[in-house]
Parts: sequence; C-alpha cells; structure tokens
Amino acid sequence: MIDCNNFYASCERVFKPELRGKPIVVLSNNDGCVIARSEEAKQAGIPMGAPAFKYEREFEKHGVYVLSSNYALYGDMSRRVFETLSQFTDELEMYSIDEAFLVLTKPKGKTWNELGTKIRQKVKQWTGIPVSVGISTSKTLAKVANRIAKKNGTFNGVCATMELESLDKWLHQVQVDDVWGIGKNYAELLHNHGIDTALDLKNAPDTWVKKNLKVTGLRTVWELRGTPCIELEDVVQPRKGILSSRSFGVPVSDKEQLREALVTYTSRAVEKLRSQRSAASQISVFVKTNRFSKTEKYIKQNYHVSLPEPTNDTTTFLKCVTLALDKIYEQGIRYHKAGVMITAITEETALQSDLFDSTSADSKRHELMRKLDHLNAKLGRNTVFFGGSGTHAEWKMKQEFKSPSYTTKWDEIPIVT
DNA sequence: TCTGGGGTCCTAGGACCC
DNA sequence: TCTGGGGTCCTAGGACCC
Repeated sequence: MIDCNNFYASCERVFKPELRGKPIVVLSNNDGCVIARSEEAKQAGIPMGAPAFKYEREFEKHGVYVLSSNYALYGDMSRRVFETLSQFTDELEMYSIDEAFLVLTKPKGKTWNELGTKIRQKVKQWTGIPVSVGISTSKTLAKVANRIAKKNGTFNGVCATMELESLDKWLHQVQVDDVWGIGKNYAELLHNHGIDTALDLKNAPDTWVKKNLKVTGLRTVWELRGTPCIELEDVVQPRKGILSSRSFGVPVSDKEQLREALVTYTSRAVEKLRSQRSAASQISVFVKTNRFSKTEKYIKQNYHVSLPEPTNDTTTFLKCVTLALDKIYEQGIRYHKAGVMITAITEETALQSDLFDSTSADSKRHELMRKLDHLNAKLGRNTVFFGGSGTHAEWKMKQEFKSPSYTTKWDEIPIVT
C-alpha cells in the first residue's frame, strides 16, 4: 500500500519550492474547511475539517499558507504517481487519488524493505511527491504497516510486517480507531467493550464481531490476522451512481440562477456518465438551505425522475431537471447548495437500437453529444456548453487562493527564465 | 458573513410471489 | 379453537472510505 504524504500540500510544493518546510493548508471547495495539511500545519494544531473562517487568526499566528483546492493539479499529479508505480507491478489498484495497492514480488537477494525504499525513491524522483510504503499479506495489514511507517521516523517511510520482529507489539500501539474499516461508530462500540487496539480487535471472537460489526467487520478482523479477504480491484469499475453538486459562493434565491447551476451540474454528471460508456434512467435533483444557519430553518428538497429507458443524452436529463425544479422551487428561500444524482446506470450498449438508424432523432442527438465531448476534450472544458448554464454564474463557488493548473493548461505552465 | 464533494457495501423490513 | 414455509426484489438507512 503506497500512500502519498499530505498529498494536496505536497502537490502545491512541487511547483512552489518556497513552501517547503512551511505550514500549508488546502481548503475544500468554496474555501469552506481544511481538507489537507502539511506536517507543519498539523504541528501548529490546525485540525482536519476546521472551518476556515474560524481559523483565520490561527493561520495568521502560525504563518500558514492557505490555498483553495486545485483538483486539476492533484488529479494530474496522481496520474503521474500511478504511472510511476505501474513500473513495479502488473497488478495495481488505484484506491483513491493518493493511494494505491500493489501486488509485489520480492526480488531475489533483496529484502522487502529494500524494494519499498526503491519504490519510494523512484516516485519522489519522478514526480516530486513523498510517499509511505506499507507491505504485508493483506490489504488491512498493509494499511497498518503504512501507518507505522508514516508515524515512526525510524522506518524512513517503509514498513514490511514480515520483517518486523513482533507484529503484535506494533498492533498493540495502533488504536482501533485507526484501523481501515473501523469508523467513528464502530470504534466507540469497540471501546465500550474493552477493545481498544488493533491487537485487541485481532483477538476478538468471530461470533461477537459478526454480530456487532457485521460481515465487513469480520473481514477486517481476519485481515488483521493475515488472511486476505478483500480482493485487489485492479480493473476500474464503472460508477453505480454519479453525483454532481456544489455549495454556492453566495445564497441563491432566484429561480433562473438556481436553474443555471443545476444545468451546469447536470451537464457535468452526464458527461461523466458518457465518459465511462454508460447510460442511465434515473435522476434526482436536490436543493438545500444552509444547515448551519441559526436564523433560517434548514430545508432539504429532493425530486426524483425516472425515464422510460436509459439514455446518456444531456438534453433529456435537462428536461427532467427543469421539471424537478418547478416542483421543488419555492420563492423567498435562500438556497445554499444544489445538485443532481444519476442512478440506475447501465452499459451504453444497452441503449435502444434506434441509434443505429442514423436518421432518427435519438441517433442525431447521440452524435451531437459525441462531438461536444470531443471538442471539450480537445480544446478544454466548457469550450462548448449548454446555454442554460448561463455565462455570468453569480452563484459560482469561492476559490480565492487557487494555484495555477501548472500541468494541465497551456497558458498556466510554469516558465523558466 | 464564512462549515466539501464525492463514492461503496450491508442489513432490515416491507411488499410481493407460489 | 386451530392458520406454513419457502422465496425474490426493492428501499431506506446506516456503516464505512477518500
């Protein structure tokens, strides 16, 4: 298991060397809360998820560099890391934007540790991103090993459980909360039963675990014992649901503005649907007010539309969205967030055979979508877009501190002089 | 004033079938 | 008075992940 250290902060540092050794935080969309911190920011006591506006003074006090998130950059850097890792194996799972599982074979005459160190150095050299390496016999144990490597300086970023003197001794030092698959609720339940460490969990009776933590929890326990129960998923599966939503930079009350936002989100969602060669027959539209507001009631509205057959034509979904908006919109409400969720996803090949009759309306629209995707892929996102998205976007999310798209936009590529 | 945006899987319970 | 024993499918909600 390879995990990039403080990934978003590290990406920013690659192109701004002056940020090395400095505290950095990266904010969520809309510059809402802290979603990534450099080691120095962690040291300064900035918690994960901290609302930025509440921490402005802390940022100033510790000289923290604050950045908006730049997913174009992180996505591209992630791709480079995976590409580098793929040199070491044919079996690689891209688990998240900054983590990968690899099936490794120990080279003759070398230790696991040496292999891990080589991987670590290669990624650093080729991408500029520091990573930690955890090697073991199950995914969950590899995760634990990775954590041990990251938390204990003496490991130099690499830990192979097979080369530890006593794994149990280390498992005893890992809180059950930090085990992959154990979240807040299960951790509390476990603590209430005197199961506090990864070692305690490893030794818990199967029947109790199955009853209280269900089958997924039992898998975790077996994995801690070194029996793999969670397979490597090296083939990227198409999404079963596609969600596109955003909080607004400012509250939106105007119906036309709300529609613009929803048209924009729907276009994105259906584009994603097409890019994975799928079609779908259901869409849900939702709007929400600010759930933190002390003066206004929290309102959530959801409207679901089912289509008679799957499609991946944006205009069809846009009609559903207009219909939904008419149902749920209420005048005088300050909406804070809106989005669409596409479900009932099938393979594109399941589309009605009408498409093969090139004179049919469906077929023409299908061709239009293909051209649209092609233009946007070649010339940049939003080169061609739906008029309903509007052109002024007063509701657009806040991004006050975004770094350039160094690696994905021609006019933002760094210039060496 | 200002608090993100994606995903997955499992289970229980209800509706329905014979 | 006494009222079986199998199934399937769908949905909502809850757990988890990054």
